[in-house]
Amino acid sequence: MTTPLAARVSRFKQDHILDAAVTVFARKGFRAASMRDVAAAAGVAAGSIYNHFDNKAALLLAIFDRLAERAVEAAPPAPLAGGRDLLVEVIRRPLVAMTEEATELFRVLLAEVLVDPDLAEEFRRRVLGPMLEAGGEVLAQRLPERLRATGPRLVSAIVLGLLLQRLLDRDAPLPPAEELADALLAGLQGGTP
Amino acid sequence: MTTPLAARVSRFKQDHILDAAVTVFARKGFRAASMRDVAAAAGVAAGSIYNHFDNKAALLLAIFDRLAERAVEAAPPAPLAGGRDLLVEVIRRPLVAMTEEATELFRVLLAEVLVDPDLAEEFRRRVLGPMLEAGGEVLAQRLPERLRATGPRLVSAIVLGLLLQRLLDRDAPLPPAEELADALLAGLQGGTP
Amino acid sequence: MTTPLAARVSRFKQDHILDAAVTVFARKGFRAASMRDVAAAAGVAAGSIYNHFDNKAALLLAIFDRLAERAVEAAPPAPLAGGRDLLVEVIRRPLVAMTEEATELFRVLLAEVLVDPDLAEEFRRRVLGPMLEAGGEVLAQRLPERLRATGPRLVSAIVLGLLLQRLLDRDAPLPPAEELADALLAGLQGGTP
Amino acid sequence: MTTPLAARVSRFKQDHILDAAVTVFARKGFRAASMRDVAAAAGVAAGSIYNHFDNKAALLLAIFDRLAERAVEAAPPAPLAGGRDLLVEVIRRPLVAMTEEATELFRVLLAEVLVDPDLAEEFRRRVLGPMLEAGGEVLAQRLPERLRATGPRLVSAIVLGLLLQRLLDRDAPLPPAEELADALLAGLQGGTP
DNA sequence: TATGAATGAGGGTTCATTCAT
DNA sequence: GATGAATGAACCCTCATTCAT
Repeated sequence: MTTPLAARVSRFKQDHILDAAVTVFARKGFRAASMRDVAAAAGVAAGSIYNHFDNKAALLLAIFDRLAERAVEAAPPAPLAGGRDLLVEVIRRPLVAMTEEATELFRVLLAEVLVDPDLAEEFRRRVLGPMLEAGGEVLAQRLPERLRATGPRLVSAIVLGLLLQRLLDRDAPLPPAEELADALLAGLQGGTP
Repeated sequence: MTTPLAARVSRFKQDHILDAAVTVFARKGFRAASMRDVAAAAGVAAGSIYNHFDNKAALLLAIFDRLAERAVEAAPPAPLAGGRDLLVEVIRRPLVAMTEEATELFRVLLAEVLVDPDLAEEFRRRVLGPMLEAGGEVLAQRLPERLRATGPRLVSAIVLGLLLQRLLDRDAPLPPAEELADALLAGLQGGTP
Repeated sequence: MTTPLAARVSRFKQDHILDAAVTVFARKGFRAASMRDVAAAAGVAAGSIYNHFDNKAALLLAIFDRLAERAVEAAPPAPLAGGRDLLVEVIRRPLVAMTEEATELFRVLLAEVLVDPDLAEEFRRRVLGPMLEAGGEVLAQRLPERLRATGPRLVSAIVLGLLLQRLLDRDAPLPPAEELADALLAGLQGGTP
Repeated sequence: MTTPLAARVSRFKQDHILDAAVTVFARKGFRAASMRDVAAAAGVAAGSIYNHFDNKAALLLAIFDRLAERAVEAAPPAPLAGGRDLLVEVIRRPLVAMTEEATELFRVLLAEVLVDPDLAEEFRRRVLGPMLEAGGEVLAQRLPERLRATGPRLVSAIVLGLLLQRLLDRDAPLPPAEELADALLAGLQGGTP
């Protein structure tokens, strides 16, 4: 079932524009970037974008979709080791998946999403969910029934928090996941009466 | 020659405008809200804001300070118990300090800060620092030398992450801090080989 | 891919807007005239001007160029006669080149230029130079070595002064250049002991 | 006939504000300077200026008056020498009377006056007339009947032109008046067939 | 489908002037 | 008289979007 040529070309151009949008948004932020900026980066005329996307917001939604796609593609093989290694992996994986540009993109999407509830819903469903839940589920299975609902939230909180720290202070590199896991284990166990 | 009375009145009006700014920014976001919006909400002419604040960004900075102030005010007396109770408290405190309004404010500031590196620096220094560091220090002291630097970052990551979760899903209330602490302890201890 | 036709149309519209700017600036002055005024005079939306000119100052610079162009175009063939006729011609030429509109334009540019040093530099280079220097050079060649540097400045001072007189008193027409030349010759020669 | 004290104080403050206005206008230009700037320079509140002057334009008119006053005060003893010395003096006097600040003030007034015909009338009558006409009259008397009307205009044109040159190029110092006079005499006489 | 000029509402900010204190 | 906050119109400019070519 071959797509007609025209349709394929169109899809290709869409992707090209979206690439440009990602780059531009990551660099300047969504609000601050103008459609002209995007058009320039894509090497097309300003008006041409509207042949492929309804409006500026549609670019954002399309980026969500792409991100979701990529997240699924990049889904790493489930690590099933237990104990410390599991923890290390659950923390490390979402973080290393974030390339430089992906991080900047994440920053920008997050900034936009915080301020637009409808967008936030999409974001949780399409981007955050796939990115975080896997690790949480794994951890949850080790918890007693009563705490099983809390586990995923806890893990995603840790990962989200680490991401956010990096976003707020570009220069402060993440501590290695091993150290984090060790601190978690040591600190908390030691804390038990 | 400003009389003390006039000074107090002026301070009062500044606060009034800042209240309006908080409301408007929380509702529409910083970028999307116009100075005219703020003026209208304050019941004041557009130009009048500039009698009290240098520019739009100055409103944001003033809000930083107010948030930091409130956070300190609302900070409950430091609990010095050990073990699980300490963990519970370290997690809970920054979260309960966030009233409904403070949360909305935090959302908006965060959105703006993510996208403006200079602002981010101020934000870390004035708001995040006071809000998070205390808990981290307490925890850090329980860790072995090697991990002491990592402790504060870990705790602030957890708290930040929980906050962010709430910001991204207004309706999903936080799990009680006890449950989080228990999950942490149980999950992680259980995870140890 | 701009077609030659489109380019010509664009150039035409630019000229049209510049015409409007000249009219409006000449009537109200540069500072006092708003971009909206110019747009209205051009029969164009306010924002459209920015499709052709970077900003308000760019309008001014474009007017400089146009004035310089016109001055050169209007420059009559260089007269090489000596004595009184030379003097008459050196004085008369820059003045007759100033049409009614050019004069009003000159007034406005001068007013702006007086107050903006950077603009003044451009003005000297692009407008004043071409307009005045020719005459000065011719005169200078007749002077003894020692005074040769002073000649051009003197001639341009006379012409500038006459222009300024006209600008300050729209109704007082210039005395004919012949009379001026005669007064110069007679008055000064007669003055020699 | 002693002026009541209150009136003298008021006059004094007016003068003080006017001093400030002169300084500020000379430095920033009339349009660019705000009433606040003037108030600040005078060390009074913005509103206070309106107790002494109707509006911003009134400051300008008051400066005209002051300038006229000073011009009369500074009126140098009439030089009655003939020939070259007369010419030198006629050119030199108005120029040396221009101090640094007076020059900047002149620049600003001129810029404003060029663009406002009513102001121009005042300017000619009150400032330019007293400043220039004296020299012109002296020269005119040496001319034959037919050219007597042209003489004053010619002299004032030369002086105005020299002033304008200086205004347009702050760095280019005036050639000495002697050189100018010599160039005039030599160049023109030499030019006669 | 691609173009890019045209649109016009809306942005932040300034400022001469007023007026209650 | 002196003050300085309040006013609100006006400023220059940006930008998402439209549409004739």
